[in-house]
Amino acid sequence: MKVDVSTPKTRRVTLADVAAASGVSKTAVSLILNNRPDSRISEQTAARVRQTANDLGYRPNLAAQSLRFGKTRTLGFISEQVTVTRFASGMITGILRAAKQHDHTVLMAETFGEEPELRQAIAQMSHREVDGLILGFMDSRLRELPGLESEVPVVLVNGHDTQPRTCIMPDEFAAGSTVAHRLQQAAITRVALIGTHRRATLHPESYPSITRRFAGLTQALAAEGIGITGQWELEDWNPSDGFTATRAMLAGNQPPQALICANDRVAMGAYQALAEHGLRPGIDMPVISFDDEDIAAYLRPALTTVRLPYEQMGEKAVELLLGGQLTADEHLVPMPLIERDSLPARR
Amino acid sequence: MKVDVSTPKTRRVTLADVAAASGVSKTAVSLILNNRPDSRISEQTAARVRQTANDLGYRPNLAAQSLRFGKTRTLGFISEQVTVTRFASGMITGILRAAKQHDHTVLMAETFGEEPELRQAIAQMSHREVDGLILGFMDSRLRELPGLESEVPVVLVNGHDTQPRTCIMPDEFAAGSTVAHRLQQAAITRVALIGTHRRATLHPESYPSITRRFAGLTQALAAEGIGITGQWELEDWNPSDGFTATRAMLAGNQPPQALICANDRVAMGAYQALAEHGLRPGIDMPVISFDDEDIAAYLRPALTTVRLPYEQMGEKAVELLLGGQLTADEHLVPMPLIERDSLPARR
DNA sequence: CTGAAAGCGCTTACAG
DNA sequence: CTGAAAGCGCTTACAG
Repeated sequence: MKVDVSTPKTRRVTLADVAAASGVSKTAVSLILNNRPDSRISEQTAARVRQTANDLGYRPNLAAQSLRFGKTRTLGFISEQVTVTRFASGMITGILRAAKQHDHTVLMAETFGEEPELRQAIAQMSHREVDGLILGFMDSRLRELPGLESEVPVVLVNGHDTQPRTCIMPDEFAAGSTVAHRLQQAAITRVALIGTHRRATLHPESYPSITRRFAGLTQALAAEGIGITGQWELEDWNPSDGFTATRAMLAGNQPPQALICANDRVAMGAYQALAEHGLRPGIDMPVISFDDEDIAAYLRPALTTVRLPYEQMGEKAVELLLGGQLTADEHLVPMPLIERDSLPARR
Repeated sequence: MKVDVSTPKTRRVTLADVAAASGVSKTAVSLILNNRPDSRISEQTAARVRQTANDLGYRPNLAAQSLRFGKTRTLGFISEQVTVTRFASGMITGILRAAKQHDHTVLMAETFGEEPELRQAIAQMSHREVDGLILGFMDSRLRELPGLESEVPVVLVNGHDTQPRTCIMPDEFAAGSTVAHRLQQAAITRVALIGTHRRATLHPESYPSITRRFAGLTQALAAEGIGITGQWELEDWNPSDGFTATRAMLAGNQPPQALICANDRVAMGAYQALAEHGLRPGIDMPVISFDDEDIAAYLRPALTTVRLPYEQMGEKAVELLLGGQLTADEHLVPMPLIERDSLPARR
């Protein structure tokens, strides 16, 4: 079916058209449509002009407005990779929602963690004169950000620059107490930690999120009087790592009453190791975790976990960018507990 | 730390600045920088102008160019929901990559499947005069698309309109032969189908992808001489559905040699049911599936599956949009077999 | 071969 | 109270 569906551009209705159609000047139309209070045009004319504008389907040309104002009502979002986990997609959702509320649109770019790509994306967005730039990172490693000398306001999400910047982070430290408290409510007194993170342990300042997650956890567990039977260091946080570590833990002679997993993928591996060992996850061995990725809901029993609040972080970024004065503060966003079925009820 | 990091806008370098700095007219600078061949300016002057432009860090103002040309070098991508599965995020990656290659940027909006949101997003993007619009859908249900009377070229990804449109679909029918052929290579002669889709069975024309997936499958299985021991109809395609169906299948008396699962989530549920039944997925019971979501790689053994080529579909959309004449054709993108560990080797 | 001028669609300071 | 004019930064048809 060779139907040509590329429609030829029909000329758009302009301010001049509205002016002509309603028999007043462009100035008047502009004043009326923008509700300028200073110059009082008769309400009758105003109503008539508004009506014609509406009838004609007039929409101001944004390119013209941008040229006039030097503002584009556009925000840029640059992320490392959108396909991996909920990380970027969650931020996108939050950013889009908040941007829409403020009548802004958002431009996207992906860097795959490569510095030249980042630099190029920043240049491109500055070039398009976005009103603000949001940089999203998958892990919160401290890094030196290139190409940020431009004059556009910047907010970092889930990351830090070596320069002072506005940034938004999940409140990992508080998440630790959330978990410890929930465990206490289930009357659990001995837990195993599957696992810590090798590189983060070696360079804590480079991995603020991971470091805070475990600092919060150990401090809160102690405060709740919950003992740690052991903690397994992992190279990475994939199911296979969780599987191996949990297997090693089960081979030991210090059985815990529950497992705290570093993240949901680790928990998935832990489930597999428990099953292999004849232990029903969540029943014979309660499990709690961090992140709330998609798989958390798919697991059987569904996994109770503390959510990384990507959407809220994205929203917050927009609010800060559009809300006026930007200061080089770190903003913490709370991590909610997502209660599912892998933990005994509170008592 | 209250450092103000909102930098005041320093005036951008304009064409006029370059002209003044190099002692020629704006016309000349424009001609030179755009490599207009017609008017031959001395190569010496040209070089000097290019040099000053570079030194000054001149970048043409896009708003001005847009105003002049009525083109924005911007594409719009509207999707239902970006947080769910790889669906939208994969398309985004493909779209961004292709757009970058053509020196375009992309604007995003999310509709959550709501018609008013869709209508609004389309209006907003037309208003911003995107050069093309990509509409991405999560399931390929036939639907009536509102607000598309605008003059902007449109491509549908993973969906159809009641109007003739350019659209891009995965080649589900061919995927059926891919699966059947792979099974034949593993010397499998009897399979169970977990499961079909109730609504798709009732309204095949509304669910082209699902319908094609199973049509391709049954036809190819027959061609390869592989028998179907049974097929289980599912209300939905989540792990719990796969679990229930597989359990029912296992209770029957027609044991298959392999399972074909409707998608990876169904396969995840099948794994759980198999394990419960003391059967090792992939070893005692080979499994093959469709989609290649994240979980496919996490499962143990990792799942062999036929990938939904979202990235390629996104790329293709951009190519079509920017490649000139748009015709109301359906473009089929091949679905590659992702070989992992849930199927015996080929013989 | 090169420059002055007009115009894309808007807004606003300035006259009338 | 209302309109003509200038200008945002670019490109191109038109004179010189």
